Amino acid sequence: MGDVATHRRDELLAAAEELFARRGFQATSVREIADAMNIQAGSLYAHIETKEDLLWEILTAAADRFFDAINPVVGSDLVTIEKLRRAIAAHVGVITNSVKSAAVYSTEWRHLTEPHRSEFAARRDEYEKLFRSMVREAIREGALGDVDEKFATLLILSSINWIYQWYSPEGPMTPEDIARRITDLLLNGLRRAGT
Amino acid sequence: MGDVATHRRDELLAAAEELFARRGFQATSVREIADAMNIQAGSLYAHIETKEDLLWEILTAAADRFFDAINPVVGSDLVTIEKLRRAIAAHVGVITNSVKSAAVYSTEWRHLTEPHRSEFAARRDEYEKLFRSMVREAIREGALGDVDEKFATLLILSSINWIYQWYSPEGPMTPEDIARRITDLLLNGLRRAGT
DNA sequence: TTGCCTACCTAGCGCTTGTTAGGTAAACTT
DNA sequence: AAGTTTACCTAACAAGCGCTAGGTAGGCAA
Repeated sequence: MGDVATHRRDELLAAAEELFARRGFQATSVREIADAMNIQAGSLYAHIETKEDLLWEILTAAADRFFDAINPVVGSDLVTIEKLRRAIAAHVGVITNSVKSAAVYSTEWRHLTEPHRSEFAARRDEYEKLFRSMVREAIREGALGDVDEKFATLLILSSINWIYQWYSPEGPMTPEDIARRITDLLLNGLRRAGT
Repeated sequence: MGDVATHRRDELLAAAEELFARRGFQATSVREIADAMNIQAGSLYAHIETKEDLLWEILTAAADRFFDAINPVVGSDLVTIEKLRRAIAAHVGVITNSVKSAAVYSTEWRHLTEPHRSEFAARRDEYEKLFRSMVREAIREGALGDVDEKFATLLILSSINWIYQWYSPEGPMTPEDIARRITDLLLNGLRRAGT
């Protein structure tokens, strides 16, 4: 498979991703994906085996980016609270770098069938565990309050995951702004200090 | 339409809601909904005009419950920060009272077609505005810090909306527990006080 | 020049979809 | 008893779905 083929396949994945993010996997037909490529539906099968291949590749590529971003943070020697800050920033960076990818990652995985679905669930759990470990450690060190570690982890992840619903590169905030603000709000709270 | 018909229609909406929450609107066929009712697909049309009717009714019923819960809080004479606390608790109460309904409310609205889709978007915006007003007021009164009101509002709503993804009536936390914890975390932050 | 490969084409195929239309048993009303 | 209504039945219908198979133009290699 040469560069042209790889390029076309990337184009195909990008078209599929955009449509899956906007309409949902099930509501998107292979004919619509082919239309976006200016080819016929039958032609897609020169690049893929099944429609689900597209979803699987989009989801595993997104998962790879999340892990690639967070692993250096987890493996660093930073104090735990700073690790947590950096991990949030890394996650936000991945989301803002590809909002559509993040949207598909959050919402379309349930359309996977076995064995892909279990594999994806295992990866997502693994990723969540990385955050949960940092939270547990930060609680143990006294950097975080006496909060339920699972609850706190879910709060953090759900707060940063909704960013794909509103972030726009054209918006006023940079990804760094967003990461800093959301980390401050999560760690320090919305309340005015001293009240 | 008598009690029996109303009962059957409620049963139909409940079956549809359960399947839409678990599989998604598009991935759920009217045959599957009919199967859940022990009737044939064609029989559904004695109760509904179209498949979308089901989604529309589920979503508008959910929106009604959110507004019914929050309007008394908004119209009360409480200080704003206490209003916000109560509004969050009211929202959490609606979610925990019907997790499936909340799931459909959060994820399936995009399968609505016009004019339902615009109507739904308008209602959701109206609801968000109620929260945003309280946040703006709390910032103005100094109860909340110098945070972006839109950002803070989105943080609050997204944090409480993910509850449908993990809450179970069989779980260890009551809805009141959850509401208190999440409000504390959002207002006071995850960080240990004094650090 | 010939043969091979690739990325597309067309033309389906078998299946599923949402929905409709005519029918009917049972319950209810007159 | 007769007529009406309701909630279901069956049997489609038309459209769209994911995918396959045979074909081909163009590019490339021998």
